[in-house]
Amino acid sequence: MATIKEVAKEAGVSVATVSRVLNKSGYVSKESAASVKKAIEKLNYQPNSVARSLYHKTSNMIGLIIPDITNPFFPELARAVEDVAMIYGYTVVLCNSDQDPDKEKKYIDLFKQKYVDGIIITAHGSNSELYIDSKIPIVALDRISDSSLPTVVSNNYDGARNATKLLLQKGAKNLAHIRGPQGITPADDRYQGFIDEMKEQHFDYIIEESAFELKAAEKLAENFFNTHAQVDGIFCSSDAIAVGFLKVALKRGIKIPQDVQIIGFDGVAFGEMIYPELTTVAQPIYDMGALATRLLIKIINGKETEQLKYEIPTKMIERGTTK
Amino acid sequence: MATIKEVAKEAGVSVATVSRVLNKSGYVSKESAASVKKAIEKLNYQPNSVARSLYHKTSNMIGLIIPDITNPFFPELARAVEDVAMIYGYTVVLCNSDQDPDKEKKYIDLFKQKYVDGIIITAHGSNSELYIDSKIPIVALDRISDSSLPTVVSNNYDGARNATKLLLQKGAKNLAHIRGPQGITPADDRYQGFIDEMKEQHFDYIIEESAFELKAAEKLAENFFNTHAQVDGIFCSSDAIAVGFLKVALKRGIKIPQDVQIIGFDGVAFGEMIYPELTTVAQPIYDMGALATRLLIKIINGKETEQLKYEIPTKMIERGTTK
DNA sequence: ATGAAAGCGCTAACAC
DNA sequence: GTGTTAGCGCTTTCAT
Repeated sequence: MATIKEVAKEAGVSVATVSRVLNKSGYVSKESAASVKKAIEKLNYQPNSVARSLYHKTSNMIGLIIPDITNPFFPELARAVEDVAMIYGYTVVLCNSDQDPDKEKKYIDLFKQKYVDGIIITAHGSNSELYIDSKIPIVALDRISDSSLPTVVSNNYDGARNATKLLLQKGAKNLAHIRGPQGITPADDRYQGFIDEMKEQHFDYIIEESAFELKAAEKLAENFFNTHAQVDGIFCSSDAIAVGFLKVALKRGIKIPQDVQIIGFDGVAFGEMIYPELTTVAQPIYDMGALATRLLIKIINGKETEQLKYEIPTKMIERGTTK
Repeated sequence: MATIKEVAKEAGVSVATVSRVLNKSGYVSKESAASVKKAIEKLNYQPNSVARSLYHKTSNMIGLIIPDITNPFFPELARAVEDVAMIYGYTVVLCNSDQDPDKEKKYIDLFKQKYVDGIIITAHGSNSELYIDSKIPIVALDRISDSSLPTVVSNNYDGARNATKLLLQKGAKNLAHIRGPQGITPADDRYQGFIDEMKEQHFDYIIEESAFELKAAEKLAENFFNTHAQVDGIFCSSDAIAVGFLKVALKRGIKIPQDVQIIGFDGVAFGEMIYPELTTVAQPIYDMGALATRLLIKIINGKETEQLKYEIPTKMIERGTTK
């Protein structure tokens, strides 16, 4: 890798001049510019971005902290972040936190040491002070909502009401909601949407709770179908849970959607890979990631965001698990 | 962020001494060490890794180039890379190449500018000179095999033979292989494994070709089942393809595995999310990622790897799509 | 219009 | 043992 010095020598000018043509700043004569360009070409010179970082205290990197890339919700998110980061000349550092506050803290320290320009984080907000104190631009995604950080979330409450409505409208009479873990904001909001809709329509309902995870859901489903034979409509708080219930139902010969209708939440890719395909309340995952990234870059550039909380509408996707 | 200078002043010593205690290099008296540590504590000092990078020409970052994190094969891989990178104090930069050589080149240039210490890449090897020339340590994963780069692959050929054997052994008489795109090494190897096994056993067979992608496979499957009613065993070159065929079969009321048995390849997570669960030739994805990362770090540290090509055995996982 | 030089934060000779 | 200083590659005043 050639350095700016070598380019300067090759071009017969000073490093300052080279720097000027590199950054299109200040005055530089046509002749100098030309010879510098030729030298750059000849030496195949590429500016060293570490040196730039040191001077500017920025790195053109953004840190992405997610619980686990292996969770089907996050690859699409990560892709969106990377795509728009790339467009604006940023590069993304991927971190799996496993929701572990220690890991999160460690990563944030790391980011500071590397002059990372900004952070996108998906985590529950228990320790949000950590992020706020850290001075570095941050936008939160999906799970944090109770803080003063700019946040992108989908409208979980409305999505849940819509799903509930759809189930009712499709003729289900005995509904159950399999909610996600208490204390996780999206799970709570979806739960609230479900019961508000049910109460408004004066229906009874069953509530069960499951982790956002296939195996747990399957286990729960085994019991569930034993004890709740009358249920004919299930609104699940995530696609993973829905797929768990669907699997168990299929295994038992329960006809989907004839006997039981199922709706998931998230709009994750594997909803289309199964048969019957999963009806779901889709979050615009890619769009959320892209928006979060654009917001972050805006903040990095010193601009204010118009809102603190961006709530994106969900979209009902009717597929094969509803009539 | 405090600097080493401030720490030095606070501790009443020179920056050199601070640097010495930071790096545990050279002599430093107990007293100095103590006061430096106190100062570090007090100022909450963390060394600036950009400055370190500039001096050392290393960054403790490794670049991970994959086609698309959204492809279910890669999240687990990325997770493995991140996990072991983390253990060794490295941080990972994620890049989606979409198999586009221009993007790959762009990323590699970026990496050089950032003093990225090494690269793990999954891509077809058409332009491997690019990487080899680049001087920076690289390990290739999965798809490249015809180059002089250290490479981690699974034993696609044997895996394919085993799958074929299993199908035959389970009583399938009319086999088809849905191969992946020609020219992609793993697809070619699996294809070869299939036909070698079939020829050895003197059976006829059908070959079709599909992209490694659900939609394409579904489309192909629609036709396939129209024209090949007699087929009772299908070995697919990837899980995505297998799932496509499974979906279409189920939709048509074909009984799986009674009428048709299906085996996929990859061992991707969603194989367990569907019903019936997919029988597949599993690649140890996580292990491959972890091994590649360890290898890379070894090379970064100037050691030689024992082999150039690490071929990891696959594992037959019998689930619900075979008898 | 251009060059000299200081400085970003750190490390490693080298001198004492 | 410890401090001084040059230098990693770049940007940007400040002279000229």
